[in-house]
Amino acid sequence: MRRLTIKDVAEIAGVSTSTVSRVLSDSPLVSDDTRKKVLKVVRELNFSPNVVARALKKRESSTIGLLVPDIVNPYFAEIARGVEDIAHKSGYSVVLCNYDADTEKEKKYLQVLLQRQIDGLIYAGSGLLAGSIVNLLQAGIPTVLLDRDTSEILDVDTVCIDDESAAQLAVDHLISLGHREIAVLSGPEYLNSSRGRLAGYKLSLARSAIDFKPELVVSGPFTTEAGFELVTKLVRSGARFTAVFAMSDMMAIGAIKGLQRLNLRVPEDIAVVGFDNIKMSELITPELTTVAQPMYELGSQAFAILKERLDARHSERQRIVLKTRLIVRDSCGANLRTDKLSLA
Amino acid sequence: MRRLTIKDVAEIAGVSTSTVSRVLSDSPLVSDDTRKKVLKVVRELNFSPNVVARALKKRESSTIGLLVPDIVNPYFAEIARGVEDIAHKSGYSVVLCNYDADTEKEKKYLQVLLQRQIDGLIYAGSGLLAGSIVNLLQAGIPTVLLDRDTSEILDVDTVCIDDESAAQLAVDHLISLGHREIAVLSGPEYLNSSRGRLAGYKLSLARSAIDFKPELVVSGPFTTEAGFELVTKLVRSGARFTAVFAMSDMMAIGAIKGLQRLNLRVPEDIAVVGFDNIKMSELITPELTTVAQPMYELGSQAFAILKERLDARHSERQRIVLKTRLIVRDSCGANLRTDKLSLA
DNA sequence: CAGAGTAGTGCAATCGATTTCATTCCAGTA
DNA sequence: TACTGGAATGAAATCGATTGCACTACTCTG
Repeated sequence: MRRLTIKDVAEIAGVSTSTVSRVLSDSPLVSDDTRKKVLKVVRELNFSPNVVARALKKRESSTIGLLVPDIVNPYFAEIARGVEDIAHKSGYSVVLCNYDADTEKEKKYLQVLLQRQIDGLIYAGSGLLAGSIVNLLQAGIPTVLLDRDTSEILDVDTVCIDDESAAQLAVDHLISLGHREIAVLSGPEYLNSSRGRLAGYKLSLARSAIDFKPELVVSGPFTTEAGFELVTKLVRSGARFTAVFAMSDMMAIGAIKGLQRLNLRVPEDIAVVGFDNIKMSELITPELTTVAQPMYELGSQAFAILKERLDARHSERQRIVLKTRLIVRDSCGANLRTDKLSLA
Repeated sequence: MRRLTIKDVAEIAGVSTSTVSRVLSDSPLVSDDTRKKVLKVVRELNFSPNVVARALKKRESSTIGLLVPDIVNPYFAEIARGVEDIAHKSGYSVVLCNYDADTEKEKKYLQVLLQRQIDGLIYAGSGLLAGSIVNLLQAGIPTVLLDRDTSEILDVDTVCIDDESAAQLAVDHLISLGHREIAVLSGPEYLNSSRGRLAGYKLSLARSAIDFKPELVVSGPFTTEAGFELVTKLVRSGARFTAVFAMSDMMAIGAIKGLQRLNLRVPEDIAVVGFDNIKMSELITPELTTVAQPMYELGSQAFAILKERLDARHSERQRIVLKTRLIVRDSCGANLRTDKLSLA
């Protein structure tokens, strides 16, 4: 039950292992006759070469690491799918790592990935990274960040969205529906994306000459629980607002739950916009109006530019910004209005 | 920028590579003095050994393959998380494969995994497998199936739930609430789990002396779209029923959408039970009553028994059946009733 | 004190591929 | 005819670890 090696193939085909290796890697340095002869044996034996041995010799493992906070989070699941699909098509395997936004875990995973001689890394963002990632870059492992990288020191490829203008899509929509008191459920403050989205929010307000009220901005993790609690606290605090801009769909969904629990109707009493457009957003009631992020493309693009790096086709730093768009559904009442209008 | 090898460590520490290797693998065949000396150098150089070389020599890659239909499906995402967590703790890396229940893709992935010399495989189930999996088993790769395996020919470890009794949990609940016309939204008919759950349904009916009506059973994929369409068709067909047993939460959620679209209230007009207890189930309105599957444990147990295989601690086939339980929320009206009672 | 046993160490072969370099063979050219 | 150059092939070194075997230097025993 020993696994076959190119040596076995070589013997049967009556050639050397060098030749078999050349055939298997499509080298032009083989005559057609020999090539056919070898391929015949390969097929008959159903032989497939040992990738580990190849990796050792070539110092390329055709493996990449994918670090995500948590694959259970549908946002990262879609990204992962995008990465894996394209990676597989290009002959790469992806090692999945859930680091839970935990610096210790992150360090441990990075170490393991290094030992495994991964060719590259895709890092989906807790935004905490700086520390450990730097080691990787020093070790010369091509890395792509799925997040805007603000530090100009860190010379790394990135794929991201334009958080600022994406947020404006959401806020402008609310404003166009007549809202002027718009609460914000922000993600963690240390995240670039939270900051960018908040900046977009302020910009939209300013353009419509609405005062920015800091007391309407609260922040927490991108979870339903946080959405629920933040909105509840906000209402109980007596803050006045007619709409909520949540920086993730999970938060928005939690917020809607919270509002309903307080006997406030969405969208009649309070409008809610989300962010991400995860599948769940169109399954809840009311269906969520949200800013769609192209998660799958975020992942597939990340792999694509990583691949370019690996093939040494690009040496300058690349930064790709993908488009977002507003998906109007029911949670802001936009459709209600048009209904009314069409009745009038 | 060359990566360090044990040879470098050996030279600096003034010992042979054998000794360094022994120290790194905790062999007792090294004196305390030497061990300390070597470890000091290892630490100073921040050296970590090349896992690829080790894999080649030891013929163990400390890597496992994880085949799931689609990581975006929250059911499989949780399983994957369970697998990865425990695998990582045991020093294994997991290669993620999304095969989309597509036999061709499956074959391709299996081939790649074999080439990569994976130590084991966890196969989460489309139920179609038989074909390609057999090759793996023949190749001697330890495999764990996340599904009941009915074929007694296939001698493979499995982790699963008891679909039959799990379904009874759901159906009995509906019956106890007075329902006697219970429609079934079944998963694909070729799946063991669909069959098992249907058997449970029939058993529950029989025990309450309710006639089984085949026209109340419809089937399709485990998706919201299918749930939506199947229930819509069922209602339009004029079938009479007061409750729906959906074999997955996604279907149940789709069904609720469909019923609401038809102006039927859930649970007042029609009760709905789901299956799985994915996170989303408590986020929709009404909150879904469902049979909880321990997805994370399914995954972690799968790795656990795979590990036992790898350590050669178990040679007999293992089959683990995990417990399910009913989670009563709002979609069946059970809470409505108690509310009324407490008012009376 | 001789001989046996054992702990600690190193040499060298090995895992299964890739690749450099040398070699052979033959066509083309002067 | 002799020589050059290119195409096709193989021998052998190599990637970075592990490990069987040989060897040394002790300790222990009778």
